[in-house]
Amino acid sequence: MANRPRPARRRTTRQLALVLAAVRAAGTEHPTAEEICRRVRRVLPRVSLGTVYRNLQRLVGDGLVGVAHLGSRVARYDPTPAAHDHFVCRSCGRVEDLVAGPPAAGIRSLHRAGHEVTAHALVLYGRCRDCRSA
Amino acid sequence: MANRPRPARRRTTRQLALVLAAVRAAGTEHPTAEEICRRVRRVLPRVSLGTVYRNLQRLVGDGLVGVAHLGSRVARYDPTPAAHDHFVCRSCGRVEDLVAGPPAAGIRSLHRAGHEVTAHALVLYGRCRDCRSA
DNA sequence: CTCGGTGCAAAGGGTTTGCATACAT
DNA sequence: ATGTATGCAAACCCTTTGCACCGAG
Repeated sequence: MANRPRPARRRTTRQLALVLAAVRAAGTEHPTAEEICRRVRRVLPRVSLGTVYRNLQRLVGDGLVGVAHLGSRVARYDPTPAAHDHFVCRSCGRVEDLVAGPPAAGIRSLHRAGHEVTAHALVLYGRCRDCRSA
Repeated sequence: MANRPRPARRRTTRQLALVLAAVRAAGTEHPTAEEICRRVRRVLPRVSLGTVYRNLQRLVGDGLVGVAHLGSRVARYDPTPAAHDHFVCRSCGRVEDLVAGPPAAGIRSLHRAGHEVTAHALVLYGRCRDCRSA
C-alpha cells in the first residue's frame, strides 16, 4: 500500500499565537484580516498580510476561530467558533452576535424533499438602536 | 439653491434586454455574471463583461433581478427578486430556492434590544437528495 | 540539522472604472 | 445633436501562492 502522506508536524510560532490573540482581543468587533494584521504589527512590525491569512486559515481549520461573510466582500473573523448568526447595522456597520436559531421551517421543507441540512448562515440586516435614535 | 443633479435619463439597450433575458432564461440555476455574459454572447458576440456587470447592477437596483452571495466569492443572480432563501448542496453545488422564512426568534430578541430588522439573508447548506442516494 | 513557517512580492479571481466611441433619444 | 451605454483594458480589492531565507523542533 502507498505510504500515507506523513501528517506534517505543525509548529507553533509567535505569529500564530499573535494572530489568535488579535482575533480574541477584538472581542465583538469581527475584525478583517487587515485589521488583525495591523494589531499584530504593534508587537511584530514585520508580519506580512500573507502570514496573517495563512494563520487565520489554519485557526479556522482547527476550529479555533470562525469566519463570516456578512454581505460585503471581505471576510470577518470571529473569536467564537461555535455556530451562531449575525446582525449587521446598515447605518454604522456594527455587528452583533446572535445565538444560532435553526430556521426550522426551511429545514423541515427541505427534509421532506429528501435533502439533508447540515449547516446554515444567517445574517439579519437593519438599523441598530443607536442609529435609530440618532 | 444648487441645481439638483439632473436625474439622468436612462436608455434601454439591446444589451440590457439581453442581460435580463439571460437571467430569466437560466431559470433556477442562479447564474454568475460570467455565465450570463456567455449566454448574451450567443446573440451579441461582442458584449463585454463590464457591460454585463453594469446592466446587472442596474437591474438589481431596479428590483428586477436579485443577487445572492451563497458562501463562495462570486455573486449569483436570480430572476426572482422577491426575498427568499437558498439551499446549497455541498456536494454538487446545486442551489434550491426556499420561501423566505423570517427567523422569528432572532428578530424578536433584536427588537427587544431596540434594533430594527429590515432584511435577512439565509443560506442552508447540506447534501441534496441526489447526492445522498449516490 | 530539518523542513514547516515566514516575508516579500507577484499572481489570481471577481468586480469596477476611465476613456474614446457608438447609438438611443 | 446630446449625452448615456458600450467595448476594451487597466485598475481594484481581497486573498492566495512561489520562492529563498529563517528558526522551531
